[in-house]
Amino acid sequence: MDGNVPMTSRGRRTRAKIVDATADLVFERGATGTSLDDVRAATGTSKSQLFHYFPGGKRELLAAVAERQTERVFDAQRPTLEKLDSWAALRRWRNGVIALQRQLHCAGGCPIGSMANELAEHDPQLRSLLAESFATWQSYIERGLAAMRDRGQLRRDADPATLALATIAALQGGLLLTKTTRTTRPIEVALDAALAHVRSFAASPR
Amino acid sequence: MDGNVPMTSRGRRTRAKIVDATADLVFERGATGTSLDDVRAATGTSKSQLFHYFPGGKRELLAAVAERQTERVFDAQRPTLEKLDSWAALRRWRNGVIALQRQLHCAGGCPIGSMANELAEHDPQLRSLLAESFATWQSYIERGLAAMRDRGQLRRDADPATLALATIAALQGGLLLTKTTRTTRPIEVALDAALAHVRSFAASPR
DNA sequence: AACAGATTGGACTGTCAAGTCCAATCTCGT
DNA sequence: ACGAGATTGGACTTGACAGTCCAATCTGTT
Repeated sequence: MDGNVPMTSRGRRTRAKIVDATADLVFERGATGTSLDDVRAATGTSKSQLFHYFPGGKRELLAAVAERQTERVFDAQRPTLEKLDSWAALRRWRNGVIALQRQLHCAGGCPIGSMANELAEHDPQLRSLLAESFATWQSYIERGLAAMRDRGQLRRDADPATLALATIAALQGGLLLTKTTRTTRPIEVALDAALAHVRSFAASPR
Repeated sequence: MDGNVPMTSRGRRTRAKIVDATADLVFERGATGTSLDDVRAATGTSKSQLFHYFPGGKRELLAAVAERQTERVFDAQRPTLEKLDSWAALRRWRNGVIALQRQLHCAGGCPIGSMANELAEHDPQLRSLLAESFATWQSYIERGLAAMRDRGQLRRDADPATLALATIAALQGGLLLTKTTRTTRPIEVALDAALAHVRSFAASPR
């Protein structure tokens, strides 16, 4: 699955450059919309380099991109995502997502969701890789909600895993509609509904 | 935008055959994953026919497919969708969606959502066409919820349009996750959460 | 029947993309 | 410094795809 691991620091730089640039291109134009020549042009590399580091060709490169894209999303949100354990934090998270969409002019949607939608049907390996990403994401949210429950902010019968899954679904659907309508309203409404649902499990009425 | 309108019944049959078969192919393999030669093979038609009925080439064919796909979704759900105005009807709708996913082995997701995700970024016309589809869909649900409110089943401060939008977002996100994980759980959880949110606006507690 | 226009078959072109190959150059350990 | 192996440049092959073109056939009308 993993291709040629670069042996020298120069090789590592090149490989990383390729993956990063491809991730950008895939976010902008989609996976099938980006050719290896596009990648070549964007990175100033040659065909042989692409196949040297990714002997499996485009499939393998896309797998690396999926992992990188996941890493990026989590890196960007880590401070938020790791402390998603209070009502204020949830609201901040909601606002952050919406602000980002506004900044992107509602384009692009979720990098992970888009790749999943595009590739799930025709590449089983990528599909399960992306399913894994979603699971990780869910577990971040779940952890925060579990902390809130342990702290007595959520009722004991609230199920953090289920609530987290519902929240991610709302997020993904909201992003898809926002991307399609070029309006922030869907993501706002979707997240508000999801958070209201979570709040309906609050220990004390809010 | 509309291509050559067929003049004879033979022409209409051919054009319809092309659109229907393409819709199937696009659902299975995605829009960029279906070539005009695939369409040719599936329909037993020739290149000249494709361009005779769709002078704009693939773009125009895809636009026709998007409209057809929307029509299909609504046709299949019309009886349900037009009477989505009671708690029982909402539950039946939920169960129907889930049963369909199970039957499809969790593959494919929503035909409209998938096309939107794939094409929104690189074809503005298609994007707004699909946004229109979502809006129509939303209005069906909205109408049912408004009826429930008028009938006194929903509180007066419940906003049918917003609730409908949140529901569609949950549906789309749930379908995406179901398609990615190959499990019905995401769509179940997403729809349950959406309906619980709607129920939280019930006039009398349920 | 005969004509006009609709419809059809399928060969052909040009472009682009994936993937192969090999020779040249660089890097690192010794 | 120097050799082995890593890295790189870029030409080349092969195939797929969108789109063009024109001659042949069919259909509805008079």
